[in-house]
Amino acid sequence: MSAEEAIFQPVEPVRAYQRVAEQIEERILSGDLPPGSRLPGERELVSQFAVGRSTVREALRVLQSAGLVRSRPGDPLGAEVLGITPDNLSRTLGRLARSHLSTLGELVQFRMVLDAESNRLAARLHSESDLARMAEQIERMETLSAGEAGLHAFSEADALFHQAVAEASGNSLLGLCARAVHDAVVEVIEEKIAVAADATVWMQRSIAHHRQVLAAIRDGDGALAARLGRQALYDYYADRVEEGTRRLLSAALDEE
Amino acid sequence: MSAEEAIFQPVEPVRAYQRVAEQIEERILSGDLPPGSRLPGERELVSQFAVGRSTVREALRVLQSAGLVRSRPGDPLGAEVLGITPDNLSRTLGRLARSHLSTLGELVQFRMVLDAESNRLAARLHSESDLARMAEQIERMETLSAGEAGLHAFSEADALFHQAVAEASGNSLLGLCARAVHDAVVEVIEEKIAVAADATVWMQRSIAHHRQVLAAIRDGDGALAARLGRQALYDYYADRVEEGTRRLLSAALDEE
DNA sequence: ACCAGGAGACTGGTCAGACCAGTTGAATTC
DNA sequence: GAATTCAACTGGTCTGACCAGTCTCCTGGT
Repeated sequence: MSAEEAIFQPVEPVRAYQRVAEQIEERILSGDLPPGSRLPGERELVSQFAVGRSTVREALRVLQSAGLVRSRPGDPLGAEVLGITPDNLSRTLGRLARSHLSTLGELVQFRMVLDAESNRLAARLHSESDLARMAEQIERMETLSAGEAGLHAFSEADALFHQAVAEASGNSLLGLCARAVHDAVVEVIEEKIAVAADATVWMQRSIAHHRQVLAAIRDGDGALAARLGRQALYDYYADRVEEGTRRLLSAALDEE
Repeated sequence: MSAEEAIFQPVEPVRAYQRVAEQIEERILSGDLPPGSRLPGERELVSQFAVGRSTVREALRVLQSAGLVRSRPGDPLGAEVLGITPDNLSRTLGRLARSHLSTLGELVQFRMVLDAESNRLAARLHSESDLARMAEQIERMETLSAGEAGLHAFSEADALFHQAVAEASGNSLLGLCARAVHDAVVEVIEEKIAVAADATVWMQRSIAHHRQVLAAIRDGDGALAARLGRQALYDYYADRVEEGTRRLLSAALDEE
């Protein structure tokens, strides 16, 4: 044996609230407590776990900050079990982004990779209903750009389009991450996307872009779909990222 | 206006512990409280925030479960501020993976995408020191495979190699996510990687694979590096994922 | 018979005070 | 001077209390 193997693991103290949280989390993740179901009230949990209320509350706080449950004062049904949502992932990524640990350039580069691969896979694996959903979102964008609805609604349709693409790719994780990174980017730059003057032009260009992507996906041309996705992000963000990180975007731009 | 815009936002109650947690988080993320620094003791926070101790503790619990601080009983210096670590991202992704919301196939497919793009970017952007670090890890793998060290140490070197690649790509996020997904995969399948008999063969093959990747990156051949990364994951996992999701891997396999 | 309104029994959010076990560092002892 | 002891902390937990909501159900008026 090259190195003396330690037989015993260092034992670290396990807090009471941790064990409570773990038990509940286990039940949730195992499907025992499906989304929408209710936890017992805090006082009931107190007696079931045989701990103090503060302990139970700290455990619930942990679960709540993990997005697993939600509680509402006065609710006689107890805390509500939530499905796993990407919100928490967004927040985590957002923190990562804020803490200079990753730059805006990195975020955008990451999005370029995710969107491009999402598109590529969607081109290969899409079903008819996927295509229909994408087309539907594009139509919604048109309606919204014609009316005077806010940019916010337009962005929402945009996001839904990308979600449809991600679902078509068969990989919800891709979509979730892309969405989370998108949110993180929005949080980093305040993204007053464009002043009202440019808004119309921008929306038109965006719609045209999405049409191209949809066409490429429909044709099964993954390479084109991927390139389109990358290029759009590059065009939009290239002159907004930090000076030093533009090379990241360029590198992510061309396929080879 | 096509739809009546609501002028007022719905106001949701903000809990006291939330505001406490937000204030502290803000100070940490803004760099005001750098990693390694200490928070005041709980009783001190109680008087600064003018709330009860349970409120302060619930706030600290939230921050702790977000990986921002760590506290130790009896520590007269107060809770320690941690840097942003990818651990939390791993846990979040792990939960996502466990909650049938994403399958093993999706996880592996995601890894294929991340690793491949990581390799491709590294081929384009690497520096000499990056290459040196990768080579170093490969050497370590050789040493470990020769000796009788556990597979665990070998895997660690493997992970460090991938981390070096990710750093070379200039995008720490890619590496972080790849690592998180890797951990999630490990958690899902118990990954008794291979029985001792196969271990040696497997390690040799793994080393050969990493050599190829390193060579491709050194040559700046991004396409090859990407293909190698994808192929290795496919070979390893193709017959371990659920029956229905193998097509995901195949789809992610070929570039076009 | 029906519905509005109110009383009461809950809920979660917060606070105050207490105790315990563990850590620390200075005072004490050898 | 080095080892030991001790007192003053710390965070972790428990208890019991109060508040402001929310729900249920019962009541009283129409």
